[in-house]
Amino acid sequence: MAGSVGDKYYDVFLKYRLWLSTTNDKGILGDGRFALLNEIDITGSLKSAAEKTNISYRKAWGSIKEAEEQLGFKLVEKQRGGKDGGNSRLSPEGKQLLEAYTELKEDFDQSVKKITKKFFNKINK
Amino acid sequence: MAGSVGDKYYDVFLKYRLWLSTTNDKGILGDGRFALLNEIDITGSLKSAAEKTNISYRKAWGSIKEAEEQLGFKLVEKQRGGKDGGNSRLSPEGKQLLEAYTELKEDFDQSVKKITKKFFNKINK
DNA sequence: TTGCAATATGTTTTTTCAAACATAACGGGT
DNA sequence: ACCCGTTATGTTTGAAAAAACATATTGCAA
Repeated sequence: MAGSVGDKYYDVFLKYRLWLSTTNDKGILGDGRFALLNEIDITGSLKSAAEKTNISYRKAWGSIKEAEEQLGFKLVEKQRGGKDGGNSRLSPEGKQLLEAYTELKEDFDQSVKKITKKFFNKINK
Repeated sequence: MAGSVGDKYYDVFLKYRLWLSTTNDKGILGDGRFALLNEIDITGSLKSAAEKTNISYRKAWGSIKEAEEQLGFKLVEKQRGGKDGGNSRLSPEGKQLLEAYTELKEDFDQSVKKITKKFFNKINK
């Protein structure tokens, strides 16, 4: 989206980030973990989810672990060994959190869209 | 703010950041530069503004410069030398951008407040 | 009982980004 | 001509985050 200030013209976008955080400012769920949980839900595998979201398995695993430690409950139920080597799926709480966050994001996007419109109308004289 | 997912209880906050960015993803104006510009407007000095916002002069100066390079116009008109050593004040465009962003922030905060309320109502069943 | 694929973790290296440090230039006032 | 406070900028150091690397463990199935 483009805008102008006075007679000066430029290309700018309104961007935002949103995330859930603990009292002590440790991130719980933002875009990164959201994508990860989402893919786990779809693929049933932490490894696949990591690949899909373009992060290393090591990072994905650590990321989930961190969040769980902060929350005090499991987001993902994982099993290792077995015919497929193992698998991962969202815990009920993980699933609910994912869903709640999904809606939250939608609400946010909608609001931002409105505000953006208003903002650029204003800025463009 | 507290919430629960299923029967699991935890303390979480909804956090967010908002900023203006160019097409190539270079930040133009977020909370940091906003505070800086604001203080420049008040104090008439980049040095004072840096102190007030708790960043080094070096950083403040570089931050303004970066934004200006991206935008292609000056946000701050600066003079050096003279009886007071020099001074800085917002350009007309800088002033207008500051004002527009102020309103933007207000709108955004308002929306977030509503969304937050809804979110935590939902999460707490 | 061996192989396989995925989960589980510790360790090391690289990258990135911020903070600190150092120094120059400017121009009015004394 | 020099002093002072502020703007202007290059350089170096340090710390934190991310990526890369290395290995172990598990349990089904052949």
